[in-house]
Amino acid sequence: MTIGGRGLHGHVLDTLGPSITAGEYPPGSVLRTDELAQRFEVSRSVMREAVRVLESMHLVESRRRVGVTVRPKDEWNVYDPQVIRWRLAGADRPQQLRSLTVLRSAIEPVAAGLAARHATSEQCAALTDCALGMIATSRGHQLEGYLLHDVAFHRIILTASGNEMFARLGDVVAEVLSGRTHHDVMFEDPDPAAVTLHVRLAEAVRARDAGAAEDLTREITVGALHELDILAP
Amino acid sequence: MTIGGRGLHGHVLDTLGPSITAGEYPPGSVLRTDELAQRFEVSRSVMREAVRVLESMHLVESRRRVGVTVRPKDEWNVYDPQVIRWRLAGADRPQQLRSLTVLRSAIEPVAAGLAARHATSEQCAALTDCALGMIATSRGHQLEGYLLHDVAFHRIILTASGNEMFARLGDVVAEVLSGRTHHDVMFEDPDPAAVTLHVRLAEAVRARDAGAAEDLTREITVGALHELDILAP
DNA sequence: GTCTTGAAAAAGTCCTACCTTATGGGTTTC
DNA sequence: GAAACCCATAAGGTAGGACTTTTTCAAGAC
Repeated sequence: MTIGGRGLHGHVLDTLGPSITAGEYPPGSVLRTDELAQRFEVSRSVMREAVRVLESMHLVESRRRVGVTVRPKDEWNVYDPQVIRWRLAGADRPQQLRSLTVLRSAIEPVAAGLAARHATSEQCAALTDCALGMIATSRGHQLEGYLLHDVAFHRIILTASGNEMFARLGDVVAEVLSGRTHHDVMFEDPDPAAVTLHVRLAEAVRARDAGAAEDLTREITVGALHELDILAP
Repeated sequence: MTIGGRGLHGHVLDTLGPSITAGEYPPGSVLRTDELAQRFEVSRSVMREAVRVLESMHLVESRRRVGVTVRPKDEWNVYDPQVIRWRLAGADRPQQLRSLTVLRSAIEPVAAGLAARHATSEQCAALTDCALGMIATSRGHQLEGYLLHDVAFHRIILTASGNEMFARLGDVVAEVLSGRTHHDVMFEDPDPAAVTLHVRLAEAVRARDAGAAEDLTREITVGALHELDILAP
């Protein structure tokens, strides 16, 4: 996932970031840069760079005479891909997965509706390819291949929406889907109903039927909500 | 908005960040830390901190022997509040406003539906207060007061949804609404229809009518889309 | 007893100086 | 023409000292 090794300060972040997002340091905890520098065996300058990054993520606040204090969770930049990855990798994973899935259920239907209006013919073709790939890999424990096409499918929808902010959620969706296959239980072949929905969605987009695209995507995301027992009665 | 003065590196960011998000340096442009340090009259250490932050926002990439290269726009962390503010303050403002408004139109209806299920009685009361405040300030050029209640109203909806990621969009919505009042043209009193929708939405949430809350919010956001001539036929 | 004042301590902030390391690109070699 | 080799370059990292802000707390004033 993360390259991780973009400099020494990156290494520090890879350890310190997850610790904070995992709630290892309760809000208000105070860290001192020199102490951290010693602990991670880096110079103060490197430590300061790491703190600056954490600060820009609103995970911590650095104040004179006080130190580096950990901020309460509701002030974090929860849309930062790095923060999302850290949370998905740690104890906070279940909640992060739930909130992301709810986010998907809000975004993706609208994105699909827009995609039906704005998708290029190349994007329509690619979408169909992915759907066909999903069919081909939906049986016989080809989970990896299925995941690949599933991720690509949703990425195309988000990109084709023409909204830059939707497009940037592609990585997040990829992370969620891949987590479902790898991290969580998914022994059996994917639900045939889900495959069908994707195929019909590809058709709807190609047919420029925004309403159908939106509804079909809503069905897909409702399925995802149910997988996590998030009730939507 | 931004405090801006959290250290020298913050000052550098306040200048350099907007320059980049405004597209002043085309993607692939190369900057050198030493040169930047001279230009901003700061030490290399401070400059490196600033670069680290820009790097964590995926605005630039720093590589040895090459320099600090500006990344293409579609790799930026467009959900970073800082980046959003920079873009709203610069030449990119129109597009940023459009994509944010589309984002709102996806998120807020779902958030309102959830709020109708999860809002506490305090939140319901606060919502009603805001709606009443909006009525009271909807006539006689009390735009500032109206804005205050409007922002508070949407913040409560997003928070009451119970989804941390929705909640964190409160600042963004505030920025958009305040921009509409201040930056853009808004001479006249707000649309009475909008006020009515907010009042009915507060009632729907209080009545735990998720469907109505979602529909009403959809009407509100459709209005916002129309203000920006974003067609949704 | 409460309030003001001011000194001291703590921790971040910034700077300077110097050294290390990776790497892109040019040059040589086969 | 491809592969090996060099080297100038710009970032990466270290060390430490001087400065600033903010908190704390104690002494003195009212």
